[in-house]
Amino acid sequence: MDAKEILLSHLRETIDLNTEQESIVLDSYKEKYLKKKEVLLFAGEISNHMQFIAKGCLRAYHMDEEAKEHIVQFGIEGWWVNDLYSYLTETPAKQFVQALEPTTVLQIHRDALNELYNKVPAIERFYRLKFEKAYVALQDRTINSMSKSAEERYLEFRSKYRSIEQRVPQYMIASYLGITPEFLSALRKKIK
Amino acid sequence: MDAKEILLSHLRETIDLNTEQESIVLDSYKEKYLKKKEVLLFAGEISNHMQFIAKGCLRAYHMDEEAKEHIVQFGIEGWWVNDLYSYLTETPAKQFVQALEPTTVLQIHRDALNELYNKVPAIERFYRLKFEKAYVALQDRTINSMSKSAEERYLEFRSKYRSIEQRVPQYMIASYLGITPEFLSALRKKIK
DNA sequence: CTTTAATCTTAAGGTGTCTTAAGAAATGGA
DNA sequence: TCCATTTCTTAAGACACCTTAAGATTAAAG
Repeated sequence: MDAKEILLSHLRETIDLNTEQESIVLDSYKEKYLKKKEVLLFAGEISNHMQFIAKGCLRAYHMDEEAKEHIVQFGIEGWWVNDLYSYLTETPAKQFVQALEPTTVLQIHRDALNELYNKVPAIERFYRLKFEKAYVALQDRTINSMSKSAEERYLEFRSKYRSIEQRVPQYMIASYLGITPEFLSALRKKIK
Repeated sequence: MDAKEILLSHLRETIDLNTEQESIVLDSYKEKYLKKKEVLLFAGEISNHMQFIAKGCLRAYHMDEEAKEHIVQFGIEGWWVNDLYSYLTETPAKQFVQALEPTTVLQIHRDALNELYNKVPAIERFYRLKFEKAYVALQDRTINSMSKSAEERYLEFRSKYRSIEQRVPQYMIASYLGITPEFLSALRKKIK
């Protein structure tokens, strides 16, 4: 299956499109190929595209004043990964987005998407639902990190995202959980 | 200004409505009055309404297994406060929503809102933009709590939400920041 | 007012997680 | 196959933040 077919079946999980709409929609997205470690978005740039992962794995991370990295989100096939803040407000991104594997993404420019909202209203609904889900997932994560210990968060991450756990290095999982790799290592030893 | 006029001018900040649409929209919302400490949504219930604060102050909080409260969000006039997870997925709420002052909210039921999306498409756009903003604010908060110390978070809260700081007790701010009231008290002493 | 409840402060001792530093193990490139 | 790089582990000391408990202040209620 090529990248656009993957996107199409992804869209079909949520909305209905007729043949004409499908071609309008697919024409609006462009494929982009990333090597491992290649950076798709740099902090400081304005994020101008929504991007769908057709194949591969990305991470979005924030770099604080002390140059420490904090992973905000992982993404694999079928996910949308971006610095939404930058995309939505058209201000410089606070996050980097980087490929952790050779990756294929489908991008749509903000302007093209806004046009598309008018041409194909179901797409506006699609993104409204995406934002709702993204919000809900993030809220869950925020509540979790407020009320749970690192050990609990790690166990939850493992059961929820086993496929991701197997694809990314452990120190990145630590970063996602908000702990140091050393401490995660100690936790794992204790758990076994 | 009565509650519905407040809502109307709130909507007008984002979308345009003609007179007919305005009346369709306003008819869909119902006023509700809350006494101080009254609970608008209990954890375990399904949240069926989007709710707009016309006057007053609410908090959304999560209660963990050890019955400790964690404030997820404050809301004052002009804000929307809810357990979006419950509302969107129609599953039992994880959060309580409670009035911290005598409060007037305008509620719209999920079914009525879904109808309204079809009758007045601008409303769908309005809520899409709301969700985008909500997401962005939450992400900001999540990144913040991952990469900043309690002291930094407190100073940021103070400069960002001074109006809220003056209206709610300090131990609730501690809860929002994810620290104990004792520790916040110590921080304040140190800062002065 | 007076009383009660709510909120804030202080202080001592404890715990979770971090920092630093070093080495071991795994992975990838030539 | 070997070297270089990346990733993971171990361990000791440090620090941010918590727990508990008590008392002081402030606000609410009769």
